Amino acid sequence: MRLSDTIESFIKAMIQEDQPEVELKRNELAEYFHCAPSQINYVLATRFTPDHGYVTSSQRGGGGFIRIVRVRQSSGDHLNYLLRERVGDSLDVQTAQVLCAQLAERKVVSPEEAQLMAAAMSPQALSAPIPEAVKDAQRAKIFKCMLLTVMQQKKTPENG
Amino acid sequence: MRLSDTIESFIKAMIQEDQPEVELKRNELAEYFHCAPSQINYVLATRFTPDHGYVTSSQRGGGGFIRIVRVRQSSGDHLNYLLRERVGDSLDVQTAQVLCAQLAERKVVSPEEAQLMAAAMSPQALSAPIPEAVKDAQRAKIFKCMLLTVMQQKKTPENG
DNA sequence: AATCAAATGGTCAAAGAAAGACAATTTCTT
DNA sequence: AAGAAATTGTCTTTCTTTGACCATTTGATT
Repeated sequence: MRLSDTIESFIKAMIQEDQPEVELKRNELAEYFHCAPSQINYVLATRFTPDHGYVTSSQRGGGGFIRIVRVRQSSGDHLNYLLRERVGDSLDVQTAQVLCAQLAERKVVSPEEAQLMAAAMSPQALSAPIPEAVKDAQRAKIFKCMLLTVMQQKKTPENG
Repeated sequence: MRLSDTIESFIKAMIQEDQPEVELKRNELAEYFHCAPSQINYVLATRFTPDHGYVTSSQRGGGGFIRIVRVRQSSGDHLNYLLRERVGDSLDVQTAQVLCAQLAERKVVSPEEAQLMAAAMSPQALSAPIPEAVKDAQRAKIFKCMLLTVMQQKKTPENG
């Protein structure tokens, strides 16, 4: 397992135990894991973004810190956020995967559904002749259609 | 510790135990370490080169393998090789460091001497105004002078 | 207050590591 | 002899890690 993964797990473990919020010292953490302080920033930037369900903030200077908060939202709110704000007219593969995983993580959809969604936007699904920019636009459309469907399913469970 | 380091240790352990020679299956090793097969090539390319005291060979196709042999040489032969063949008119920092480490590893010089030599060719020793190409040329000259000195010391131990 | 040093975290670019796609060989079947 | 299967090799791209340098905040000294 890579160091970044280890640090990620470590931070997530901290969050699970207590509140959905932790504060940490960048230098301390870096020293603990015998790595460069900027490594911590890297982990935050790649695994604790809003897309991953976290918001971070920090303070420099003496007594400085980094705060990580896990964001909670109702399924509906989350879907709305994605549809109205997050997904625009373009969506790259990586982000699409993260967003799908997040939908499952937040139990907005089942793991199977999340995988289906990811598959629909995979490189294979949008292959060959179209240029990259067009693919991203296409992906955004597909995702929004699926999000809309999920929203409707929530309103209309099979039992009527 | 990084995967590459782990694989390096693993291979070296194999060599230590038995003969100064091992044969391995690239795919098996890769599977064992849960990595891409090309990762094995990377480890070989960065840690099992002649500069590191190893020679590798391989065979493709069914029953293919990768063979790694640790090279043994007398101090004199090694010095001669470096002086006459290995070091040409140019030597970059990284290679210089590897070569010095190897001299200590093979007990041609003491660890302290190896460090001295490395220091003489360090980025700090050859700093600022000269362009990179010139530095490398300079480094080659310095190294060869030191190698020559080591050779003479071997011939003329302090006891006369 | 004003200044300056110390303590933090942030950014960016370069080096190192890992994965993946595709090519080259070699052996084995038929 | 031909083609499939089994291996390793190369090259490109992406992900990690480090390091040098910057920005901000606190606190001590004047």
